[in-house]
Amino acid sequence: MKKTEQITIHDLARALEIDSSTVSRALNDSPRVSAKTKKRILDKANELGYQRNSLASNLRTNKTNTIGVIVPRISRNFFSNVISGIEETAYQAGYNVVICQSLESLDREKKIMNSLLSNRVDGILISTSMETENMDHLKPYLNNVGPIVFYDRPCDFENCSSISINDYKASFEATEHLIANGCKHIVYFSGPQTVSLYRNRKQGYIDALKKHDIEFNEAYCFESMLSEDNGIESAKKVLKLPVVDGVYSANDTAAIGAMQYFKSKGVKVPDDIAVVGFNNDPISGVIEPSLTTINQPDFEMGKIASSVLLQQIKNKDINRKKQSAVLDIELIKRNSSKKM
Amino acid sequence: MKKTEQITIHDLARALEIDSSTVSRALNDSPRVSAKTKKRILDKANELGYQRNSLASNLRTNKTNTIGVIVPRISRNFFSNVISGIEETAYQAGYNVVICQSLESLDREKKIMNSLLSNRVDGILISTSMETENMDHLKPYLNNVGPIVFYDRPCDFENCSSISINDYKASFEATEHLIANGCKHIVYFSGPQTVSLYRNRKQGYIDALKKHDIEFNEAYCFESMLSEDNGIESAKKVLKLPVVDGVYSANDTAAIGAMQYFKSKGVKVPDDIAVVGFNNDPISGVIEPSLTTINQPDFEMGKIASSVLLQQIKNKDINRKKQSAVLDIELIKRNSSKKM
DNA sequence: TTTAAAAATACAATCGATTGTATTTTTAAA
DNA sequence: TTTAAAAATACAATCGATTGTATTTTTAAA
Repeated sequence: MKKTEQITIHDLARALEIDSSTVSRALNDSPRVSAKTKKRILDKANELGYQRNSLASNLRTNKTNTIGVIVPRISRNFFSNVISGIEETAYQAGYNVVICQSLESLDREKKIMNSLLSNRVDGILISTSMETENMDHLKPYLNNVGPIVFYDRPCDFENCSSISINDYKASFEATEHLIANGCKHIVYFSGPQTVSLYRNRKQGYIDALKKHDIEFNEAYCFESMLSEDNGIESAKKVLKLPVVDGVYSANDTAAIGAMQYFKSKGVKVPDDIAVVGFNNDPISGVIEPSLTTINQPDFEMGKIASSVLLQQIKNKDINRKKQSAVLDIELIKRNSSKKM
Repeated sequence: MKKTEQITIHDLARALEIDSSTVSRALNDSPRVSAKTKKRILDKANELGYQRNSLASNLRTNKTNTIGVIVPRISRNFFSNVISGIEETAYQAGYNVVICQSLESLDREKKIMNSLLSNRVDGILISTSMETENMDHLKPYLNNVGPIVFYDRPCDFENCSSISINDYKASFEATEHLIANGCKHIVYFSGPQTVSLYRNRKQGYIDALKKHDIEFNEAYCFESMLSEDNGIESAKKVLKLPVVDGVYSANDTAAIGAMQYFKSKGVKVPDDIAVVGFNNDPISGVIEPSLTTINQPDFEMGKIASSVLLQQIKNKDINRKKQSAVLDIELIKRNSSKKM
């Protein structure tokens, strides 16, 4: 195996004694080249093993046909489904997708933004990290290159669109469901309040309590990154509180950590403590008792976010309009919240 | 927000009345530029909001500082851990990582190869799709651009390295474990035999049976893509067989589908049928009974694959030597295989 | 102060495509 | 057959960097 010299359009042009501009047009199937010449060029390209160099093309056209996706963590089921939706729409439109994970780190998010900027991707879809408080690091890209659309974790920034669910309402429903099942002392596992999504979920919880005349108690809210270990930690704290008959967690991962801990301590779910999660991870249907949770239209969210972004890329209006969308969720009632 | 004109090194050069080559060298911190000039240039770059264009740079240097990773499915825990390992090593070495999922489709794998080739990534890490039977679609990249390293699903192709586990041995151990727990009629859930990894796993199963004087029966092997639904399908077939006291599945996903089905039919795991999976997915520790499985050093596999690839990228030897590695696995004994 | 060596900077070509304009060739109407 | 219009092709500049070589400036030894 030896590394051959790269064949360029100029090599093809020379071999056929025609101009490289004609070769370029032929390879792009331009109507300005005759069918006969196109065939000669294509044949020669195959013969010599020509491989187009997108770097050169992208540089010249100032277009990469690529969108960047920044995701906190690809291993989360919710996010991998969103990505599938994004890819489906993007590939159909002839775009490549570059997936980057921030691992919930602002520092990595900044580095990723930098790399996507210097590589001039045509647009970016982002669900910001839990550490991200302001969006200054998005400005250089937004001002110099292309549109950004937020998904999952919405954000009111410049005139960027957000595709998300109504976290407030979902949270309200989840909490009300626990109350309807007889819970009066509900602990809430919250995500970082830097993220608006988690602020909204918390407010939904608070307002649902309020509606049913249950006093809100900050001591019943545990804020964490919602990992499984965080869930275990929070569960320990729960068992130290005087009376708790319900736990509502802002994601399934932490809910499942807690359930495992409760199980190990002989605390019965749902009879002693009912549990509701968020995200409908596959694991939520397998754990015993099965976990009541909120299902989000993840795949659809990806598709919509992607198509809004592509629209904004095509339509190079300097003043992009917001095209935000709020998708519907569904409360999946399972056994972890069914008292008696 | 208005899209400003892109600032280039030529704009900086003009503004400072120096040559663009000096600007370029300054931005790359070349020793050929005086400290004073460097500072002037950097200040001006900040002032004008200069953003380097990697397309131009990569085109000129014929180097992208990017590696491509082709993964069958990012949502599988095993693969997302491998990716984390890859990213860790690559980022430390100053490389970007482009993640692409084939979704086990050869067609998509080909398209991805094409895109990575035309974008001239410096090297590729690949776990081939279940549909991939021959590697012809890897040749253009290998011949014209850079090295390819296989991970997870090894392959003897040209002089590409493979980083994998000893699937034969792992499978042998898993099967022997079931036998040690009293199983005599073990069904095997296999992946597609197009993939050498699944061929090796099957052989490990067969040889373990042989060693313990259990007759191998092809009718006890169900081949599928090993999705959860495939697991359920296979479980249905298992219950139609005369005597089965053990199931060994080539991945956890299918094993869990089967366990859920057994549960719904009142078949007790492990007492009626013991189950062993493969991959140590998080869900395997949560399901009841907890699932005995094979743990692979996924994160480490990613790190090693990545570092082997980076070495081969640096060392542009035309004749790359194989630097394959076989990593150790661990049988995680849990409750799904503990008879009595 | 002169001058050779070293340091700093400028010149010019280049990476591999694309594209507006100019020129040549072909077509078809007169 | 002539000729204007249409089709096909060629010319030349360009995208934004990098880099080998040439030139200028600075440094320091004589």
